[in-house]
Amino acid sequence: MSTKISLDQWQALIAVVDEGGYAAAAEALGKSQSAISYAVQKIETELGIRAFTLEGRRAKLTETGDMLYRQAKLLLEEAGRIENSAIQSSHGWEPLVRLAADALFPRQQALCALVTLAEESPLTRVEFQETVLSGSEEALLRHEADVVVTGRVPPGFMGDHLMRVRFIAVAAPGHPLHQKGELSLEDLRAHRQLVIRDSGKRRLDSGWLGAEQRWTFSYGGSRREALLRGLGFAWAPETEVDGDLEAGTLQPLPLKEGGERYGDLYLVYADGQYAGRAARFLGESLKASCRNPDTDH
Amino acid sequence: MSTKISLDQWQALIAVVDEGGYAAAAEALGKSQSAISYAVQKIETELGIRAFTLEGRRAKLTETGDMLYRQAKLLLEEAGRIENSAIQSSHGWEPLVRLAADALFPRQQALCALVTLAEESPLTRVEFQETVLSGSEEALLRHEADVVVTGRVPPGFMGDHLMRVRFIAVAAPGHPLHQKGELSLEDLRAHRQLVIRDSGKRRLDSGWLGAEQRWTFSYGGSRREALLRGLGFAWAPETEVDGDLEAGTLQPLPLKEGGERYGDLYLVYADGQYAGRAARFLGESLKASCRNPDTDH
DNA sequence: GCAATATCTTCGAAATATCTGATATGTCGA
DNA sequence: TCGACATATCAGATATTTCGAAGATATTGC
Repeated sequence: MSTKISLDQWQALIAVVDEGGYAAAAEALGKSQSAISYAVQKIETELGIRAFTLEGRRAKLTETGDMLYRQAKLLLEEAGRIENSAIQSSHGWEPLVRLAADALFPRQQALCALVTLAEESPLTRVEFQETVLSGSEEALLRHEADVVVTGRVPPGFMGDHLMRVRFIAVAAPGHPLHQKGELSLEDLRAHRQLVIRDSGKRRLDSGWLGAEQRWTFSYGGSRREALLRGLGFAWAPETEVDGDLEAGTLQPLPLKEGGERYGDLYLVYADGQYAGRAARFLGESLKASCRNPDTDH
Repeated sequence: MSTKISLDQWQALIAVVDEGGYAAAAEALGKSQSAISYAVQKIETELGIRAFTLEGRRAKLTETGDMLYRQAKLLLEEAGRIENSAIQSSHGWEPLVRLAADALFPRQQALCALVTLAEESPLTRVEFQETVLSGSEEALLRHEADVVVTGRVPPGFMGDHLMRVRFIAVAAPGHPLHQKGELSLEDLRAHRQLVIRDSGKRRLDSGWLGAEQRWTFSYGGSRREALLRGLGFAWAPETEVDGDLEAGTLQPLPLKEGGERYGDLYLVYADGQYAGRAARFLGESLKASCRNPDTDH
């Protein structure tokens, strides 16, 4: 393994890009300008490439430089994370836990677990990100969360099964599908389906067997609104619509077969066995809340 | 961002663990023993933790130390990779391209593309890894390949659609399923299904709707063998069994409905837009071979 | 077109961090 | 208790990084 370039040198390169120049970078890092110049040159000569070209009196990133910049930035973040996690591991509760939970996971339970954590460790801050489809997976891969509730466990991570979510096909009582008696899956295809848009950067179309027409909604109340107005039908998680089912404002579609679908949710720690104390505690609380979901707060 | 610890210091820690002691680490890194001691102590004081405890006259990793060790090892690898990719980017063709292709992808086409690459850049070495199910995804996430043909594109990566693979349900002519006339999917459940085992570290059961009994095979000829002997049925990619279908040693099951399934394969560059010249060339060759699959070599 | 300004480079000297070699401290086994 | 072994510590040597000032080059304003 080579590692001719030190972290400080990478940091210099990054600062030059972020601050928009050698002088500004020097300021930001609290060093002299020539130190920056020296560090960047060292990278260039060691690797035999040019990271910047002088465009007029301004330094401009080359293609290669841009590549290095992005990768080095990740490298530094990673390095910082390692140091932090080390410090945390010795101090008991970490100061921040980031939870990313798929929107399918009942909010009630997530909040309940967070409350439990707050009682145990009041000084630990919490960031709660609600995600859709691949969003939770992405949070995991980018290390943007410490505890993740996701429908898919990426390879290389350990997932604990949390719960099974039941989806039912629903539509407003006045929707034409409710006039036809027993329905087959074929009947659904002819109608407009309301689906949730992926919150990941990369938009994956959710895999539900394709209706001809589909409208997509970002997560939030908007899809429910559209359902209530009879704009289409949807496969919705049971917990999301049980209020409306009781109230009668939505009704399950009378499907002959395949009237239910299931999805599974898993609990994953981003740091695996090295998850911090608070992360672990939160994870256990989530699992507990799934074992006996009655004990609401 | 902190980064109080330099890469060299992490390297010292790693060497101590790998070589089994400060003295051995010093030897391995070509430095004096006190330099190692100094570096490790610096880590410990900067982070306020203990990485090693003296157990008798031997240094032993603490829990925290173990965590640091593993993470630091990844960090160093990452750093090395960045430097290499930089060097490569300036030298035209990179010396090595690693291709990970799902076994569903026709070998013919992969080899054909590799041959094209070899003609263009004879000095570029190739590593070809055949993967199953999540294996290709894992190769991507762990950065164990530069060009990947996978059935699933992890969030955050850009995938180019390469081809659609048709699966058909097949069994040997003598298999009981062939005696029953038209079959429903229900009929299949009662019979033994032969599936391919995931090559990823984490074993995911492939998602095919569950038969009651399933036997799993690692990739290779073994499943075909079992099929030929009438040990069960399988969903097999068309290209894998067309020889046997022509020869009559396997026959498609006469399913009333759902007699075909489809999977899609995507081309992904691990380094996105910064893929090297050879990686890009290989990717383009793969795409070309999918556009006109006739021009075999 | 010319001076003033902004920006990066270069260079020798100074500051700092790291390394070496010798020695100290502590453990294990006989 | 002694000798072999393993890490810790210390003082001086070495290497690297940094600084400040002067130099080079392009932009700006007049």
